[in-house]
Amino acid sequence: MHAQQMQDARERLASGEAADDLDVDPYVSLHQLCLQPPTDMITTSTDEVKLMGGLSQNGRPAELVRVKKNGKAISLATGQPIEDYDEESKDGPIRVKRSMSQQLEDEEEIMRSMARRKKNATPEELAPKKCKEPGCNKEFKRPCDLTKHEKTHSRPWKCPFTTCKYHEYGWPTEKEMDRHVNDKHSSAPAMYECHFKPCPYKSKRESNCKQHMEKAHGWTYVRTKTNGKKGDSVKGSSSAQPTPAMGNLPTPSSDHTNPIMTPPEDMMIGSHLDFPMYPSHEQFQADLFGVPSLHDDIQLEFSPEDLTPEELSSPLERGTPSTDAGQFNAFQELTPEFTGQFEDIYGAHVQLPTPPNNFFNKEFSANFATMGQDLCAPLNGNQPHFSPSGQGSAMLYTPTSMADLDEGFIDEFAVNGQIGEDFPLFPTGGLDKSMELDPTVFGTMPPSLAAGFTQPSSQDFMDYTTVDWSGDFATFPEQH
DNA sequence: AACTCTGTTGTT
DNA sequence: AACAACAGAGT
Repeated sequence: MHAQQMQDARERLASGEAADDLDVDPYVSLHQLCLQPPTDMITTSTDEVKLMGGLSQNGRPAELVRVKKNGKAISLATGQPIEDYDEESKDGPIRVKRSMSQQLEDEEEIMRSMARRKKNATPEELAPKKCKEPGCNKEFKRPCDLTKHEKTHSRPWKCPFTTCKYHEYGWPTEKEMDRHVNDKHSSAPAMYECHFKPCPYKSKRESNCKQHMEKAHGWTYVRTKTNGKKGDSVKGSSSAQPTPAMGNLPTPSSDHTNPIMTPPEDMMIGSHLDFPMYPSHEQFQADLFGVPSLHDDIQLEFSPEDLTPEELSSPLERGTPSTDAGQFNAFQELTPEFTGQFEDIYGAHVQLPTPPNNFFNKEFSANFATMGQDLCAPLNGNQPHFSPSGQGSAMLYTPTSMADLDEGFIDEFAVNGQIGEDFPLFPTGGLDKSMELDPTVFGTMPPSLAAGFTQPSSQDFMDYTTVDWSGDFATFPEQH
């Protein structure tokens, strides 16, 4: 190696540059640097050569230093004395760690710095976040509250029923849209009954039912959260009964066999819930494949609208290629239920929040509309887009878990002796093409999404091609 | 920052 | 009075 090359290598090493692009073997060069230094760097036999510093240690690139007997260190790269070479660095060839006191000091300084930053937050940072919507001057302390508020302007969640005013107007949140669909478009809306028999009051909204019981019956309920502005634990007369934790109850049933789901009386005194939480395996199969109904709690989402008015012209016409993502998402939305139920099959001990209902009941049309919306997931610049909550719930099927499936179950999905055909969640007949299965759905799954899946994929899981879906759509309700 | 629950207030 | 909308605040 030429002396100039050696010098270059030393300089580059000393400057912290990666050695792998050196035209010399970095190991050899370092070795040579130490063992065969140029004459101007020759150390005495009593000197030590050490690697010192590093970005994480002293903020500078690590460098080789020659430590003389007198305790002074000289940089091999620059030949200059190292001012901050101290006794501590002598403890080993590489200074791995700072003293605890040093670290504590640093951490304290960081905390002080953070505190200062907080304390010295710019007025802009501290200022309430103002809504930019023309004519709206609302302000919010938290950015996320502003974000939420802004949804009340954009109202991205559109009712799937084209004749519904909320098809155009939309809803700020998915929850509100779901509630609306339950209120206005469900053939068997979930209902909440007044607990004070024989009061006939019942409401589609839990909050209103609560409000009713409070106002009409002087009822007090124990909040599940303490975010009320007034003292929550004590409210109203002391004789008032505590409220069952309705929020923790299963979703009110829309099952036609039990359209009214009211917590049993014992819940009034806060007893634990003893709803059947698990469907039996047999029941699940029956529900899924035999008895027509859709699990009520399958929250198949509509999607926030980033669509053109044309795309919004019909809830079932939001197809376009965006259905790729949407379809996948629709499956995702199904998966918590399926996976949850199959957890039972697998023997996992995961409680389901709600007993399953039938799969294809009359309500299915409304639910299906949701699915359709979901199918036609919103577009962001024509890019496939997944609805907000869908993203976090990618299911994980594993070959192992698939293998564990009951044979009879598999048989249910075998079509023409085949398992593993595409999985058309939605009918193709009588529907616009948005409902059609796009073969690219899974094949071109974005890596970020595919990452959450293992094979066999969902389409291997079921095949609904034998199901006649069109009937439900033929009678798609148009209530409002 | 999203989700959730709740209280308040506007509307029907 | 009941319903609906949405903001505040905790998780």
